[in-house]
Amino acid sequence: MNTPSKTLTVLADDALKSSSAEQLIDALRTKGFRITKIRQAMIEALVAASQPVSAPQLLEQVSQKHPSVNKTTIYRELDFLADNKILSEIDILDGMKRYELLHPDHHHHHLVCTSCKDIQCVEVPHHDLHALEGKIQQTHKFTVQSHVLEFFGICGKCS
Amino acid sequence: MNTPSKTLTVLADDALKSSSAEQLIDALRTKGFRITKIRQAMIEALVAASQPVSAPQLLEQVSQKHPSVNKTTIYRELDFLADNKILSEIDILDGMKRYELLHPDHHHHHLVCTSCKDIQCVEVPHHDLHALEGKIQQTHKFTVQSHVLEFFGICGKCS
DNA sequence: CGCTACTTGCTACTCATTTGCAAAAAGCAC
DNA sequence: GTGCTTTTTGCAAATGAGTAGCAAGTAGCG
Repeated sequence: MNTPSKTLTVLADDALKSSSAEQLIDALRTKGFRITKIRQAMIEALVAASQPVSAPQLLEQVSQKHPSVNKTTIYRELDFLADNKILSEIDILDGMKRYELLHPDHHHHHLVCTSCKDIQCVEVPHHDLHALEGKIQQTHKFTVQSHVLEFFGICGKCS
Repeated sequence: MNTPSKTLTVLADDALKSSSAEQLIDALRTKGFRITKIRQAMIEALVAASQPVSAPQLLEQVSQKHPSVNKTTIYRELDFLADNKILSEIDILDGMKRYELLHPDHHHHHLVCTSCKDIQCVEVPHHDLHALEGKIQQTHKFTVQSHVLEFFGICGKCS
């Protein structure tokens, strides 16, 4: 049995992460996609990541287990995973995209430390932004599809 | 006389723009910086721009009057103008930065049309975001210095 | 095992942005 | 104007993220 409901709160982090990788892989298999070593390694790396990661970072990560991976593969796989709603792209204005697992039920934003480049997640009350988007829709004849909201500053460790 | 107060509301846009370029240049001169042809042309191009512009766009613009400008100069000058709080960078997620004049008294955000790439400005009530940043400051031990908020969607012309 | 379609590696390329250095020119003093 | 000093500029070459085309590899199916 893979869902020990009694100990769920205790297992917390690790349990969520490891099962998450399996779940994601199963979901892809069900959709008819092949589960290759690299696809698996990438999903595991993303699940294990404590922060959004860039393509070069992922390349290095995956290279440790699969020394022959090519960067092209990494980029293609990132596109593939984004297409399949497994991850989302974020931009912290340093010249390259980062990727993190997409939690379908929970849209969040980030606190980017401009000193150490550490990225924390932060939840912003939905209704605030929704109300704003509604206003914009009316005032500007513009249909909002998505938004980017990131905060930059100094984290606790650096201050 | 350059400030015909009686007709100000009529002259509106153009008057504001042309005087703005002179003001910016004077400010730089006062600070002891040299006013070169290219610096001047870049400021004029930025003042004339109706939307945030990219470095390659500016290069083309400035090239029309100064065919020998080098892209390196454009980038260096953009850095210089940003350092001197004359312009700000924005990011519309298409792989390169854009620049627009910084209005010190008026912080705004953008509506980016994902279809035609047109960029509109939009003012977001300050207090909403300020309140949010205050909360974040307390909850996350994080000192917010700036934020990025951009909306993506479909503009009136494209819908 | 063998087939086929999906994946991967490789090489070469695009393109924004940066670096180092030598030549040009703004602004100041005379 | 003539020099002089320092800031700017041009040039050539490099960096680094991301992409394209094509041939070789392999997961998953029967």
